Amino acid sequence: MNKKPFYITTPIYYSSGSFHLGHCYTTVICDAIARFKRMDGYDVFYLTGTDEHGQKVQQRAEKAGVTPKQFVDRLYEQITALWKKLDISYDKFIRTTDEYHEKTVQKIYEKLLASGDIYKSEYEGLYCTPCEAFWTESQLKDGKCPDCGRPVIKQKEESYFFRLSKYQDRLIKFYQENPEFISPRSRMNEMINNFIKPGLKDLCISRTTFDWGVKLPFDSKHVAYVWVDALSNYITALGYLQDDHSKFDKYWPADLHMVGKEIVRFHTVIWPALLMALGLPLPKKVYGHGWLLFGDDKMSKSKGNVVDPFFLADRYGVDAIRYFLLREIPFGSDGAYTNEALLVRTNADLVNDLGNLVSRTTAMITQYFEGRIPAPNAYTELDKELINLCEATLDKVRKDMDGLSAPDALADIFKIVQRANKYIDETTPWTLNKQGNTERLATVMYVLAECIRFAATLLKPFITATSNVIFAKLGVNSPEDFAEITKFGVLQAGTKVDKGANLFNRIDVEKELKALDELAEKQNSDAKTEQTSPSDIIDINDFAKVKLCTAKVLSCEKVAKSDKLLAFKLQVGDEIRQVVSGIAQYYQPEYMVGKTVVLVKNLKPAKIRGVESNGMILCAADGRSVVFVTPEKDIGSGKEVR
RNA sequence: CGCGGGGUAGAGCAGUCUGGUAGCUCAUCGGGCUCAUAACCCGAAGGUCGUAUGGUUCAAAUCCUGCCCCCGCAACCA
Repeated sequence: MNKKPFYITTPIYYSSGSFHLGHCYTTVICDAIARFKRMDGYDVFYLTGTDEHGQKVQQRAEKAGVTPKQFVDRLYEQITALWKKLDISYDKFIRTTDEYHEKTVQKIYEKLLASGDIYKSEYEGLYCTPCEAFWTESQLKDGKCPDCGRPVIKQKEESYFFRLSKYQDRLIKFYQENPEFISPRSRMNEMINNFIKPGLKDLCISRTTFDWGVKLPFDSKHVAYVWVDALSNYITALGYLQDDHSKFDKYWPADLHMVGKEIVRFHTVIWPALLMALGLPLPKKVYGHGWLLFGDDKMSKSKGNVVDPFFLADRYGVDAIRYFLLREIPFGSDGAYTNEALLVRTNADLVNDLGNLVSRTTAMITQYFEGRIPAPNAYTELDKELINLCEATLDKVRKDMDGLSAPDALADIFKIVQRANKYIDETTPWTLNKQGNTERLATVMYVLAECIRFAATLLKPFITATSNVIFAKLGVNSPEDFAEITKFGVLQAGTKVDKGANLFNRIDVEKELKALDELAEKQNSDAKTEQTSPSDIIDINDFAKVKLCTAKVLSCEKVAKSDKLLAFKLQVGDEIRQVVSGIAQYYQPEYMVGKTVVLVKNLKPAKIRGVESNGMILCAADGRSVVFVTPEKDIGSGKEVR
């Protein structure tokens, strides 16, 4: 009844640019861990979010000609759409611009000021005036600003400091008493040798050079240092120092902060020190995973869209991506992403081993037993070998996941799949059929169906969608926990299986790689021609044919049985119109309600998925995300746009 | 001597802590099977384990030492 809590977090991702496969890597791993723990009987809280303050955001927003808030809102839409696409099961998404977070950060500053952990002093550093940025000695390039190459000057700035140095000894003691705190182990040496041993200096935790941040409650010229702001998310999200702190009471301290190796330092030095200052217990583990590297520069900006997660998920399926990220990268160290590795891995494991096993088994049950799972007869030694393997696998996988190694866990699960494929060769069901040995044939089919059930259950935290499809094929409900895979023999005889379509389709790797190359080239040349050759110019009369107007979203809901469609009821002046738009992957229906959009008014009505659509909502798209167009100020509905 | 990680079959990795027949996946070659998605199953070839023909040991990929190469980090930058 009383489930053990398990609190897991991803870093909150910095909203200064678009999100890539590396972000997906971290998030998918956490998702697999969270899902596994849920199925394994834990009360899981999985937190992710975005870090939306800071100078870089402010600069990027200016460049884009929008307010910082608009800028991060856009990225928020993008990242939540991405997580939806990748089947991420987070329990909460925190944005550092959320009001409750900002208020709590201010309370944290006040608390630290009151306890004497924050003091006012002067920060002296090398300052680049045009860039408005401080640099350290080692960051300089040839003694000049690494950004613009201009000379820097020594400058003093009034700042607030956190007494980090005070916590040095306590940190070392904590590391020694909790050797598991920094994982993998090698990162602990790195931290101690690089940062603790040379001595911790107090940390400057306020900025005056920009204002897109949390204002300090006791000095509004200053905004909070992004890292204090960002790290606090792990407790503000739970309700720390807020009216409802039940989640904080329940889930804190965190069981696992998953972070990239580049920010281990902040999570293992600054964060624990801050928590000590606040008098809070420290997280149990910070895991610094390696990076997903992009093979050669083929993969970089010039062919950016080829490694774009939206693109990959659309082209190969969500589970192929999830599986690859979880299976291929040795956890803890860096791994390389290449299209070829993804395709080869998908073919070898998902298509050939898993997909084919399900396909051949359901085909045989369909052919030999009219699609109904037969009742098994006496098990032979060979059968028992498979039964034992199935029943032993959960323990193995649990051990793998305790060590946070998804690759090992998946390898162990696939042993069932591989063993089952071999079992078919060993038992040759087609011969049993010819011989009319229905009794043995029934047992073999039953054992195979059970093996698939075990594998699909164990795979559910990793490739949820596929797992659910397998259960549908087997004619049973997808399980919510692991209770039913402790014992072999749960499937009921007579259950109707459905062979249906293949789980995964085989990819011709060579052809596909070629196609990707061509696509990338085309994209490149398209991008060029778009800018240079205005080939299809229209005159004002052509444009006048299109009647555009503003419209207010009264209601919005998903069109049944469709992935992409949203049905809108729009207020257009005095008129109410129904419009269908294919943006469900980018917007939640609730989000759209109350928004003002731009409508193509005189578009010929059409029926889409049986739903009538009278018009079209204007959106901007860049291939990876879609955003709707909206008036700069509220102007009411039904107003002409031209 | 700044710190850390890595260098094992054509590719990607495990094995190193706790020395004792060098293993996995993919690719290659040969065979089997026909239920299945040119798939599946079996077998084979392929490695001086970066280097010093260095030390310890009956025995070193594994422990110690020197050197070479690659990558990351080096505090107000996510």
